[in-house]
Amino acid sequence: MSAEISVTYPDGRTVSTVVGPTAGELLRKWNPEGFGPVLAATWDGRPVDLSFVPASSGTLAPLTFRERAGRDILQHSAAHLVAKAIVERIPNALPTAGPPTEEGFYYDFDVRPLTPEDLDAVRAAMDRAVAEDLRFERVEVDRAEAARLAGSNPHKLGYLADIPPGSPVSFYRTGTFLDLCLGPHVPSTKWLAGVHILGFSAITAGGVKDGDPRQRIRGVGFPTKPELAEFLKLRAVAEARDHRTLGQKLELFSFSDEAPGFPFWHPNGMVIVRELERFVSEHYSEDGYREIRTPLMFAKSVFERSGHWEHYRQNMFLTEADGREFGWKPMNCPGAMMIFQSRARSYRELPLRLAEFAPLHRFEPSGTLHGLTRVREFVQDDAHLFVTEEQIEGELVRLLKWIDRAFTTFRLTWSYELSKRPAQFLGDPSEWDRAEAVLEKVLKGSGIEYTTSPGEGAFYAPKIDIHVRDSLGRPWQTGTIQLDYQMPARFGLEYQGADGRLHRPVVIHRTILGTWERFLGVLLEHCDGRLPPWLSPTQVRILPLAERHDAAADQLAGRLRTAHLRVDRAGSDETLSKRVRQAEIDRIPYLIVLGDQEVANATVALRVRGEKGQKTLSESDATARMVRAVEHRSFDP
RNA sequence: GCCACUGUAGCUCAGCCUGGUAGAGCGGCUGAUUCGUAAUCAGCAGGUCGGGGGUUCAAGUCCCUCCAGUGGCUCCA
Repeated sequence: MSAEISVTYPDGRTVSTVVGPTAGELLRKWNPEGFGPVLAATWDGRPVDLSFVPASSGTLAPLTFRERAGRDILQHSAAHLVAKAIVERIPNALPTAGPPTEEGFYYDFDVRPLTPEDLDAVRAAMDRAVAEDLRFERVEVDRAEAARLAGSNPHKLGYLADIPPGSPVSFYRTGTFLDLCLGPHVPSTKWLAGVHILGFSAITAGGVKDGDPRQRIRGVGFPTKPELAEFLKLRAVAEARDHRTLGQKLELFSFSDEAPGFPFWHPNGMVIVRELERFVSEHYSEDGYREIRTPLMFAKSVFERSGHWEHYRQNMFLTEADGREFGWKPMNCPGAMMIFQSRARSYRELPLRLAEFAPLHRFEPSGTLHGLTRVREFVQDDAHLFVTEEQIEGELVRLLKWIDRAFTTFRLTWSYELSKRPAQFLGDPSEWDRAEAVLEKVLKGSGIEYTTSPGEGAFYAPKIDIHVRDSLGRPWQTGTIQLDYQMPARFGLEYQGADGRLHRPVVIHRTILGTWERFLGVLLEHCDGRLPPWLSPTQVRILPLAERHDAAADQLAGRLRTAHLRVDRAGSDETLSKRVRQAEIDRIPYLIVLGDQEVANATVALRVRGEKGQKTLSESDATARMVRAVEHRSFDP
């Protein structure tokens, strides 16, 4: 009965013990001081409950919130608590699945549409359950018993059928609530005091378009209430940074009911767009790009040739003229192909880098529109590189360098994703394999970390996508680099090689910042509207202390404009404090106060955004400082 | 596009549950104040309550519908 086993701990210590103590008891004995809240354990690397009783020799380690597996266990236990609460309120609700996610957890239910009142009731029921400190009790049963327990829930019976024969079937009991579940779980509901319901929404089963309707409750869990409070605080701060709010406050852009998804760029916003365009254009001149402009719409035949008609039409705005069908271009590639094709080309012209800043139109489903980050009309920093097979790698390496420089300028962090051949694709799989291999080789050769997404490529090419995150941590795709063998073939592109024969170029489609719209949306949230001086619509605001300083302020404004700074001048009939406050709210990088002292000494009192107080310096020193920050495109003023 | 929720002054919101024909703060305008680094005082203007339809003696308020927005789902730069 009292068989001896040996237990090995993470620090390498091994102890002998009789069979009987639980994982939790063994861990306490090993490290009585504890390591903060232990949620569960791993036994031979496999997650188990703290109530698990080791019956043979093995290794035992604690799982805390710091480990992803531990964190997931807490989230999943929280999901059980939500299910318990829902079933208590709506007895005929059928729980389906409730996994942990990147952010927290959710649980999907087959149930009538939920209401905000339901959510209040769920929150209250969860608080009660936490106060009652109910155990998560593991119940292992045989198949027949499992089928009986899952009983009235066809979804659970479905999951049961998916469990391989011979594998143990377990349920977890929390109070009166019983759920089919692999586990493990936290020991009891006391561990779930830091759980918060984020919201609910309707979804469709399996995430597919025509799936059965389900109700999803989303939440997030932390080991303690203070940690939850910290999370909620950060979240509130992030929400206050929403680019849609900032765009309105700073008068950058707006939208109208009568043009859903189409941004209106106000004067302040337009300054930023033009500066971004100038930033990119300067790089283009340095890096051998030529700029083009091609039609905003084409006859259907062009899109039939490019493949858009077959693969992208549902995302295009269509129109009709002269009895012919036209489409608004969703991408610039067809126009670029047609310019390449317009005359015979020599290998001496390659790589031919054609850039285009043209408005593109995509018919995005209404439910997907979101501020500036998902719109129906936008402009990309787009270019098409026509290259020989040998030039591909060199061009890609140049692009990766530009990405580094560009995103560093904005102090953004970004990540790479390699997207491979989708289900619907043009051309020959072997060409896709070749293109994918080249992209992979360049990424690896540059020592870049990236994720791989099979099936996520564009219909005409595999791609390297660039993602940045917004203030709520939601990732957004900005740039994309696509290696395309299809479009040149479909447009019959050719150049004459040194060998005198005709060859087909390869096309690299690339946009780096992505679209001005999405990029600016993310950037605004990133910096809370405190744009670097070179992008600020107003770079300097002059505050005359009193009316008698108005004339001097106007003259200074004129001189600063001559130095190519964007300047405005506040009126003098409000208090200085109020005008300084307004300038801070307007996120103006530089404030200059002019009073008797400054006028008398030809100095200015310069207040720099983000710095406390102000300093008095000569007008020329102040001007030089501001001009330098703007010209160097410094991130901070 | 799907589901739920929301739509009141330029902005943020109260009023809606329990129908009796609109309210605050900020902003704007006017006047006073001329001030030394995050909100000076007073007055005035501003809304056919998202559009349409219905119920009712009476609709911002209740019902239907369309549009838009928000949160998710799917999709995507």
